Amino acid sequence: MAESDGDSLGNNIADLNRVIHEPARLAILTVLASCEGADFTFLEAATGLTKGNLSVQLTRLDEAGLVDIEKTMKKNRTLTTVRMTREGHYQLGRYWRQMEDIRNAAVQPAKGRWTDREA
Amino acid sequence: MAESDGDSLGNNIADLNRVIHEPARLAILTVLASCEGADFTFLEAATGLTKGNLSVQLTRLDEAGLVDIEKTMKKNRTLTTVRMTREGHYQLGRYWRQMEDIRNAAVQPAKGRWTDREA
DNA sequence: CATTTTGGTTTATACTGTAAACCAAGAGGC
DNA sequence: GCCTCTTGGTTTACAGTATAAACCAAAATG
Repeated sequence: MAESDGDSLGNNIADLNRVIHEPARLAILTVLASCEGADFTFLEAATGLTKGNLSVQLTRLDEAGLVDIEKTMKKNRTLTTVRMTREGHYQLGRYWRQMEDIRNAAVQPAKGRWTDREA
Repeated sequence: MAESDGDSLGNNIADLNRVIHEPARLAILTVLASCEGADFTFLEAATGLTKGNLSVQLTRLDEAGLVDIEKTMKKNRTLTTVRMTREGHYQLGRYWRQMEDIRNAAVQPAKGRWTDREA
């Protein structure tokens, strides 16, 4: 069942985590969700994002606490390794559950013309 | 099965219909998907959007060919009735299928640390 | 006839996604 | 040594966009 309170659809959709919802970031999280950790170059190839875009989105995900970014020095060269936080995993799960709810809301064949006015 | 070609994730995500993906519009389409037609006032209540926002998004959906907007005169007052087009239904279905693909891409337990560099 | 409500549309603002430009540091080539 | 190319990124400028506030016309209401 949905919830007992008011307009379920409006609430569900307003609650969607926009940080996750954005396709570029969703791509990053999607690859991150299935591996322990990935480095910048791998993410670049896996998501198809440009370096610039990837860089910005990673900082955004970091600020949101969804990923951890670790910068080590490999031969005087920065190696950026990213992995999802526990919170990240949780929020991603929540996101998909919300999306499923929204999708299901559309399937109910209430049919007929909905209006507030009298016919 | 996914597809035979290149980076499935990147492609899938780049192809996402942004007009549909935007939560405000997704809300509208979601209520529209389950009823024959809805008028402005009903949509306003069902989605929780402000009149202004709703108005703009409806025109956007109309321009994208996803909905049809019909303005009739009811006692010298405009009555805006919206219904999904066939294309709208098709695109919404496609959207959800793509989202499911993305979601599934995250579940595969490839595990381990992904990198392009040697250990 | 003044005011409020209804059913909207226009438009200003603030945000934000994206790529292009940039930068530093190795790695060859000669 | 010194030039050029590649690698691994970050900064920042720009265009696009979501959103609500302001507005408007018409009908209802007192």
